[in-house]
Amino acid sequence: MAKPPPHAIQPTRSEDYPEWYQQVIRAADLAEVSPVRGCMVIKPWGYSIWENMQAALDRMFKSTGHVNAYFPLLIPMSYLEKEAAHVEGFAKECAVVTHHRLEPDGEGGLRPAGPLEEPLVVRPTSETIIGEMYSKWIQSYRDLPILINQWANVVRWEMRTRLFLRTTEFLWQEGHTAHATQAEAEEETRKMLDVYADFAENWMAMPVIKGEKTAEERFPGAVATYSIEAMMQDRKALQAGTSHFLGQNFSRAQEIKFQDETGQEAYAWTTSWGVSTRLVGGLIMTHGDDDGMIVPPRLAPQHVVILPVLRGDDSSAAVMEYCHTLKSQIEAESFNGQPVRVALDARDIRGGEKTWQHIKRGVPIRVEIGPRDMEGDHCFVGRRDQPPKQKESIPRAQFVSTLAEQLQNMQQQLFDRALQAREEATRDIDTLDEFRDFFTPKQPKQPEIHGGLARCHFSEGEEMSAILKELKVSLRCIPLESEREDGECIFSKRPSHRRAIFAKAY
RNA sequence: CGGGCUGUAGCUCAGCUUGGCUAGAGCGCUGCGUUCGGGACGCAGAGGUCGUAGGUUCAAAUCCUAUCAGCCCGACCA
Repeated sequence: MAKPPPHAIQPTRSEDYPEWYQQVIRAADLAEVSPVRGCMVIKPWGYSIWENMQAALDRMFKSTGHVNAYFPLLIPMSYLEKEAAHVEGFAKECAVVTHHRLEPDGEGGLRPAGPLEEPLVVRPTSETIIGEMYSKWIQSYRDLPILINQWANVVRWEMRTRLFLRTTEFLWQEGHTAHATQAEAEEETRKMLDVYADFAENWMAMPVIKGEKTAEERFPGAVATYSIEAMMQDRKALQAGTSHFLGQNFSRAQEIKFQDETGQEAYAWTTSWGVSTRLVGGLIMTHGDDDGMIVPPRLAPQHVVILPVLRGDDSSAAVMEYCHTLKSQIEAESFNGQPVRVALDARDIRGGEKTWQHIKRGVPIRVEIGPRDMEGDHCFVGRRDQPPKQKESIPRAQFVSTLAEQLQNMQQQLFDRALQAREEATRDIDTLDEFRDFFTPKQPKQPEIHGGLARCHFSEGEEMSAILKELKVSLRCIPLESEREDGECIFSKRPSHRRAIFAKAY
């Protein structure tokens, strides 16, 4: 008999983190690469997680006064040309539609025919088409604010792709708002950043740092870009959501004008903000372990899976009946304001294999029910944030009545664990030598997990850019909650009044 | 777009240097049996015109040419 591997996922995180990531996606049945270059197929388990994210975010957007709408996938190329910085930023990664018809090529294949007068760009983001519509909708200050969100897919022709983290096509939401005053637009930008942080921490159990991006990392065309930054278990940073204050840049380019209360003509102040399926990647890398994914209860497609232990004798029918009853009892409980989501896995496959499938997918709670448990009216319970073999027999009534508590406890555990990992990998660094050391792997050929979040004094310029490029480190953000502190830039020795977060990043 | 590499079974790959029986393995899949509060084992079986097109040859997965696709390293990035 073959000895089972010590962990469900090979290699482990410490052996080869990038490969581990891919293997988790496969083992948890989240997604796979499609035949289309750079594009992924999101499988039901992965998509359900995304749907749960959507549902939670959508409620948050609506409760902050936003409504959903939908704008076209295809954007006239000339629209992108209107805002100079914006074109510059996105031109290189646009997919372009140039024809509208196919015809036989005479060799059994097809070729494009019917060239378009003006090429259409597949949206990389929708500021331009939405702005165009806003310019028609907005005439008076009474038309403002406009607070619209859209759930959509976008395409960015990236050179290198990784499932969920960077794919050619991805799913996201993009909020686009227009306001009468600068203050109101700035407030909106920050409010949505807060919504993202709230979602990341309280739903994804992923601690984040809210901060502002530097000019270099700013969204093309924005006046200010804010992001939430999370740290993954390999100590690299992941930009998990962005919120942009666009000032009047887009409204000037797109003529989004209105008459204010005094009858004066003014340009609207706009914002945009988004999160994407990248968050699923963040979830994997924040909580996953060497046995696969761990889904935080609040986002789990299933909170509980019931695994009947069937011996193939006459006890089976009774066990199944017991399981069905248990299932409805569990469904009657609520967690996080909704019925507890429970599945009964009665598939005719080996018990061990079945159990491991659910472990790899990250289902928070597994309950095994066999004749013995049934007799004693007990549940044999395993929790995904604990080792696979560590299971506990709990009286059924107690198990059911404490389920919500267990789930909440696990949600909290995951957050605490992630926060602790981040804190352990965060350092104040005040010298360039220490900075280099922090971000240089000891084994250059196959870098071990190293680095983390470095908090340093800085001053933007050539000196800093050169060193960051050399070490493949980037300035993630200037934290909003940081205290003013006098010091000097570790790269240029120029005076500095604030620390920024530096890290290697996805 | 520059540099390196790979296309053989559903997946991971061996075979190619030095052309030669019916193209192989592991995993997965199907069936039967033994097991089973646990990622099991045995036996039997299904599954491939070797990326595509041409060429050389008595003979091509293997050699040559072209072509397509993908991967890795750079510049870009939610």
